Amino acid sequence: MSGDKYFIDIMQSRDVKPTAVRLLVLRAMSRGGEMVTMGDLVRLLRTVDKSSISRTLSLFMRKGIVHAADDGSGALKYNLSIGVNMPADEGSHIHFSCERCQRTFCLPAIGIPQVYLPEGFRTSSVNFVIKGLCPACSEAASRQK
Amino acid sequence: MSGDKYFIDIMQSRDVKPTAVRLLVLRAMSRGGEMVTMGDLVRLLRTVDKSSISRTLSLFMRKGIVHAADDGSGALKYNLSIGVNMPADEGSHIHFSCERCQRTFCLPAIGIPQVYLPEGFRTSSVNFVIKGLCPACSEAASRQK
DNA sequence: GTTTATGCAAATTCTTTGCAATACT
DNA sequence: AGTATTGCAAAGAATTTGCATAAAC
Repeated sequence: MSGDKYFIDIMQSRDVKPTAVRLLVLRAMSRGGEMVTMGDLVRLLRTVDKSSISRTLSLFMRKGIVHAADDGSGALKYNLSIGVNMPADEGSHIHFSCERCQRTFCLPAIGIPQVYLPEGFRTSSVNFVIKGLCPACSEAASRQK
Repeated sequence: MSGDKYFIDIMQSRDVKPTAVRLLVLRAMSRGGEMVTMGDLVRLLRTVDKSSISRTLSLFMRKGIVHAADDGSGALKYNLSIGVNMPADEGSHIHFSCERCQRTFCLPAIGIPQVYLPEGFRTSSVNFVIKGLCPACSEAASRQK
């Protein structure tokens, strides 16, 4: 469910040529619900130039292979839109950003509640990020007090 | 309800000294629901240096006088947290970002729906931005077709 | 007269782009 | 060969910081 073959299939099914760099990026992004910045990927993939990573992420975004969430940290955070951690429908979901450990997670189990906008507004996408303490940090913080 | 005296009162009630620059920033931000970037403020206030604007916004954020929303444009967008356009409770609200005219609005009438996070998560704040077409652009787009 | 705020210039951070070199088909 | 991909270096955009001057109390 997360081998190279799986990633290659994903790319091919979306008209993306499965190059070595692209496979490395997909592998590096397979960290469950935890999102990564472009900077993280540059650090994780020391053999790959940041411009290639930038272009790869941009391509993956266009093709719906990854999505991004802005958690206010200054760097966009990315995650796979498909695979183990994402429901098949790829529906939009909430992101949670921990203010203590700075990690941001996809919470795919929680859909984005329907919102009724005033007359005339048309929705195309939604960015919903909740900030606070993740379970581990919440635990650690209460122990510390 | 939006004169200088009003702004001075707001600052004083939050332990912020009402300087000339700060008053200029508050005045420039009084544009209803429409949010502004730091760059907008630099353009609007040609006599004030961007570093002063940056420090003023940072202070206003700490004191709860303004809030920011990240609409993915690359620049944070700010608006007053109090006053004509904000309900008295300053509750968090939804932001709407128009992909055509690039404007971002506060929609204070629409509260953020309650979300039930998995066990262990603790919420401290929420960033909810909906992207799409605002009424004017939605109108214009359908006319154009 | 000491503290606080401001302006200027430079630095920082994150991301993108031009272009030449390389790899693929 | 011709197209697409990658790396390198440089540019770009948004914001912040150090430090000296100027204003406020």
